[in-house]
Amino acid sequence: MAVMARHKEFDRDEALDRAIGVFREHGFEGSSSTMLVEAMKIGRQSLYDTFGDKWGLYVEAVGRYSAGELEAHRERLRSGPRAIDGLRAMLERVAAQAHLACLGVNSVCEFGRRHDDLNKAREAAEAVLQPAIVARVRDAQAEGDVAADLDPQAAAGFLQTNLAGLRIAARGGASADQLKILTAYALRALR
Amino acid sequence: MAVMARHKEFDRDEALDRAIGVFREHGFEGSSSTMLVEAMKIGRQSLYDTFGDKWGLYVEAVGRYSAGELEAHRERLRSGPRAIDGLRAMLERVAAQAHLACLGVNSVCEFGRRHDDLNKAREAAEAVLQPAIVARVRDAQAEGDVAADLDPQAAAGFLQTNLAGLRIAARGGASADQLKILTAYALRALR
DNA sequence: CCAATTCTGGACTGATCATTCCAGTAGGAG
DNA sequence: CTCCTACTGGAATGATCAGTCCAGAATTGG
Repeated sequence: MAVMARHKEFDRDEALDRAIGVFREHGFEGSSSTMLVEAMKIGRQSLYDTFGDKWGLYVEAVGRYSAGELEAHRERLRSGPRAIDGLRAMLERVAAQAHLACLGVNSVCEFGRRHDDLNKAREAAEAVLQPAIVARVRDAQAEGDVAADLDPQAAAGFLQTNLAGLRIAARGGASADQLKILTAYALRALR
Repeated sequence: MAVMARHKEFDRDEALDRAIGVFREHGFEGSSSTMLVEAMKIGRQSLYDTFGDKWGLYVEAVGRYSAGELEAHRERLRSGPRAIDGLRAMLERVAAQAHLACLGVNSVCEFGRRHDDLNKAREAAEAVLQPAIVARVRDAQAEGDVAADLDPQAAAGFLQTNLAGLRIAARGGASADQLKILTAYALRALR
């Protein structure tokens, strides 16, 4: 049996959350190891022991961030009473939070599709989110709130594009009121 | 009279265009002075003499890029025969070009609204584009192609948000077909 | 106690970065 | 021809960066 000795003192996920806070605001290239170490409140060596290197930390941060957003989206999608309310709730949550930069959008902007490991970190969440939205769109079609002739896949893609657009608009300085209006327009396309 | 001596040999705007090519793909932090000098095909000293420093070059690049996009948008907006065709042409041009990263969107992502000089470089174009779109939306309303009860300002903002969304979607890997569908959905919201 | 393990923080390394300096070339104006 | 200016390219400079090393402190199990 391995001798256990001292256990980990800092919470890995907590440290990761703090790293997310740095990366989402400054991007990968704009975040220095010193900024990260200070924000994460761990020693420099602990960072490298735990996450390998800065890129590994970034990929993990994007993965964790995406998973968190996925969960938040799914929770909102479940709201009712009607399916369209769930779709609206998803959009409106993003509008309400969009004063903080989105690490997903930022990582797409900064790296496009250049890095397979980064693509994977994003796509893991994407692969779950897209069908969840599609299902909700179908429900809304059955309830008569979304036009029956729309392709649910395409409609879901459109909504996701508008999530990204919302976030860029917010980072560019759009007001909360403007964001609210943008969500209404996005839903309007589905009538 | 000032003695003229040797005139400038490289074309400032041409060099700027080449710098735009680097910045749009790699962002500000991801572009090194050496990458820039090589792409711009000028000496290192010429870069600093002409643009001051890397940040100055970046701000000028964003300004020039924005002005170029503005002109391209305005040209498409003029297409006909109906105003809605102009709006569609604007969206479809962006969809067609979106395989190249957008320096405007990238600069918003990377810096938000942190730098006044950068904000100004973007807003100069924005201040012209928004009214141009609004005017075209009004025309389309008069022609019955856009719902009369929509606020033209809000509708124009929605279209611009969808331009940004389109670009993020493309950088994230969306196909030309998907982008085409997204433009149709954006216009659908205005019916 | 001891041995094993995980921290911390500071010092270090080598690379890369933006920026400046400089020596030299080239071309237009007088 | 002779200044003056515009360029080039390479060699500095000093800062910052990612990543490593190390010595010591802390905390567990045996």
